[in-house]
Amino acid sequence: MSPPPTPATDTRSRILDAAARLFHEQGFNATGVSTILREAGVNPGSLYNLFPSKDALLAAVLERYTELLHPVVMAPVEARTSDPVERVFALLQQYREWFSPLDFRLGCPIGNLALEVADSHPEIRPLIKANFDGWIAYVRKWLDEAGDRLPADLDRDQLAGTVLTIMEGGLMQARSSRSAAAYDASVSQLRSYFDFLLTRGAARPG
Amino acid sequence: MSPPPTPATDTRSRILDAAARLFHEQGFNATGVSTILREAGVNPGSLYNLFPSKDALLAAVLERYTELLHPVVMAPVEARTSDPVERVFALLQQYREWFSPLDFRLGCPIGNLALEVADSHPEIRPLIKANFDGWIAYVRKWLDEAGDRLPADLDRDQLAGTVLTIMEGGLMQARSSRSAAAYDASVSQLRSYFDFLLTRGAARPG
Amino acid sequence: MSPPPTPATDTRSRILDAAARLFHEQGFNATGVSTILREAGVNPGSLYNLFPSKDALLAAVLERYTELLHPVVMAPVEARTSDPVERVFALLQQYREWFSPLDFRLGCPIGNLALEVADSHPEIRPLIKANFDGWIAYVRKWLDEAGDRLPADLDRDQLAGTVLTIMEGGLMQARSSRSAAAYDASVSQLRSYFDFLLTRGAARPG
Amino acid sequence: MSPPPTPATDTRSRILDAAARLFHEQGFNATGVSTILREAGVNPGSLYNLFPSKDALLAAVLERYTELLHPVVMAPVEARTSDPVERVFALLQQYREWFSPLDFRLGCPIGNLALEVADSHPEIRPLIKANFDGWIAYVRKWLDEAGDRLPADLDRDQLAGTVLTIMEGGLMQARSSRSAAAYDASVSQLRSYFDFLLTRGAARPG
DNA sequence: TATGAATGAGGGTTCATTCAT
DNA sequence: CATGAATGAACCCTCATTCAT
Repeated sequence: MSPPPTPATDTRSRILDAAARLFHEQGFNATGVSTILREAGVNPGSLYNLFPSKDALLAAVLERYTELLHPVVMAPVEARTSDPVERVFALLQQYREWFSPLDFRLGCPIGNLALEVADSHPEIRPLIKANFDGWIAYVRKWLDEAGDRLPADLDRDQLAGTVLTIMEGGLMQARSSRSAAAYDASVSQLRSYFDFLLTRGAARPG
Repeated sequence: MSPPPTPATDTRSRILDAAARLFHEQGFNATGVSTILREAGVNPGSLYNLFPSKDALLAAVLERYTELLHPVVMAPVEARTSDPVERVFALLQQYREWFSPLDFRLGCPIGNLALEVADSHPEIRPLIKANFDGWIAYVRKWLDEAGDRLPADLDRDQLAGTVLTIMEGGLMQARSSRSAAAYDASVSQLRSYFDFLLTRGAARPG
Repeated sequence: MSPPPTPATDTRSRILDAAARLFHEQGFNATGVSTILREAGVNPGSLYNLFPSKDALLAAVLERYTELLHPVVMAPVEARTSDPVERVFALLQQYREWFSPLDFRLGCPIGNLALEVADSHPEIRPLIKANFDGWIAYVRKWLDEAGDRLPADLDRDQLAGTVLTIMEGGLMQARSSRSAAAYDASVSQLRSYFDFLLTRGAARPG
Repeated sequence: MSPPPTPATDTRSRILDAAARLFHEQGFNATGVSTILREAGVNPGSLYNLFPSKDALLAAVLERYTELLHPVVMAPVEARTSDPVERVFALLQQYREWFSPLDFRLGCPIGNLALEVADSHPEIRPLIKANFDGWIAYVRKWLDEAGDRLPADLDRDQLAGTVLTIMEGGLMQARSSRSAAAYDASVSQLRSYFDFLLTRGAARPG
């Protein structure tokens, strides 16, 4: 199913790891190919054998993020929280735990790229959207699983998208202030909204 | 109060205008100083006479955004909408009207810079935060003006920050999908939350 | 005789002082006009009113060194040492005392310029030569004053030039090693040569 | 032992040759990297692939001078002169023959750099010192080979250093006057000193 | 396939100098 | 005479990428 772990595979992985890390830490434009080469311990020829361009490498990084969405982002949430509504907040809490030790540096790697390259790299934008769509789909699934605890007339797609909005918008502000407060504020208001929705869901006519 | 419109002032303005536009359109790192110079019709010595570095130019651009917050962003909203709660949504609607004709390209210039340079430019981060703080302060003022139409136990600072979160997070998704839907979704959920809050406010014990 | 101490004279002096110091500390090519302006607290227009170019400023600096040769370099030596032969070594000792506290940084300001600009600035070379000639003339005068203590067939011009050679060559090596040893070595050998010459002078036929 | 003459080696040599020549002709600061590139027929990326900076290129130039000290400077002297004392003056004569046709332009490439960059480039100074030390070591070796023709109590290290002092100081003056006279004067006085020393050596107690 | 030198356009910035006020 | 913005060539260096071995 997967290719054998040839040296080339190792090289490819090392490049992808280095590129993903550096794009996250420094941004796409601020990361030179030579830095990726150095950090991956690879020569330009090798990189350009495997990836036709820096843009193609970015595409591969985003594809990898798509693959990692479940094992890295969603599975841990589902493992430690079973209640579907609580999974929403466990997910938001997970980002807080990731970035709080860094004083909210770095931010969401997908969100960063969304704002940096969405306009300039038309071929990349769909890959960003795919990551967002996948993320939202998990939240949407949980909202579905909440069943009639949530109001029947609730637009669950909209709400799932709003959860991502809260995460990205909250993280942006936390990063700008180097403080959890802005993130926590938005999450707290979302919680308040969910409390209201759950009340309405519970109050449905029998 | 303001410096006289000497040639230098003109040059400074032309540089700031060009830089602000290009940073918005292409991002900070993707914008070369030479492009700014060409678009402003200025030569390098002039720019570096007025701004000690590209980073200092970025700082000046952000200070200008702070100055423009009221006349460009908030005053039009307050002019066309008098109800304080409706002003919140008029503000969000204004962004929609700005970016919808562009298929949600560009995005918020402050938000873009927040994700691109907050970590790499420590001296810039406070200027981004100042823009966010100023934006939030207007929303907070409107929430105050809503008085007891909103619940007494509502944390209005949190809610004001969440309005910015909705704008930034919604715009990010709209940009990634080139569609208003994601933005509208988050605004719509915020409206639903406000409806709930107004209901609770109205239901206060008399 | 001298112009009244107008502000312009002050400005001129401040510029010359700053330029002389910076050319000495950093060299001519490594010193930017803007640095001179900053250190002198002067605007470009002012400098270029008084000196038509950076090269002309260099010429003025060298003329000033010529003026300062007696009061700064030779007078102190003549004041503290009366024996003409000992004045030669007091002069060499004076350079040692100037540069030893600096670990032999900086070196001779004239010698530095001699090697840096003699070829590229034909109009400057004579000014350097004039400084060297003036310096040698003092030594030559002392050798004359030594009268028949030195051999009659000694070429005193040659010997005076050699004293400068010892100073410049010794300082160059001291600067390269950050140590007095190389300078002292050459001076010590010169002393040995003088001892021989004085012996021969004393042994002249009666 | 030496790397194969790959294209890279050729490029490296072309760059080093051009840089050494231009640094000698114009000085370090007055030589632009672009001039080196043009003269070497190389583009910037190539140079910076082989040398991390202009300063590193200067270091390599000085290392090359160290390598060339024997084949270019000392071997010819030893080839044409066998008497060790005469080798000292053959060496000084060789410099005269090199620079006399140029009217004593250019000067000693090491000496020039000593005065231009010793203070500003701490990593370069030891390389200059190494060149001087190597030069002096040859002279010192010849003085040793002169055995008891020279006085037993002579400090031969000091004298060897003084030979370099004479060369550098004499060349500096020759360059400033565009004339051999100043150089010849110092060499002549050194000859006179050597004559004295040889006399004293010969007069040792039997 | 791996290597690392070569490519050459472009990066941000400083240079000495001029000129309008 | 002072001011400081304007000039534009040149500064050193890095970029993403290609290519010969």
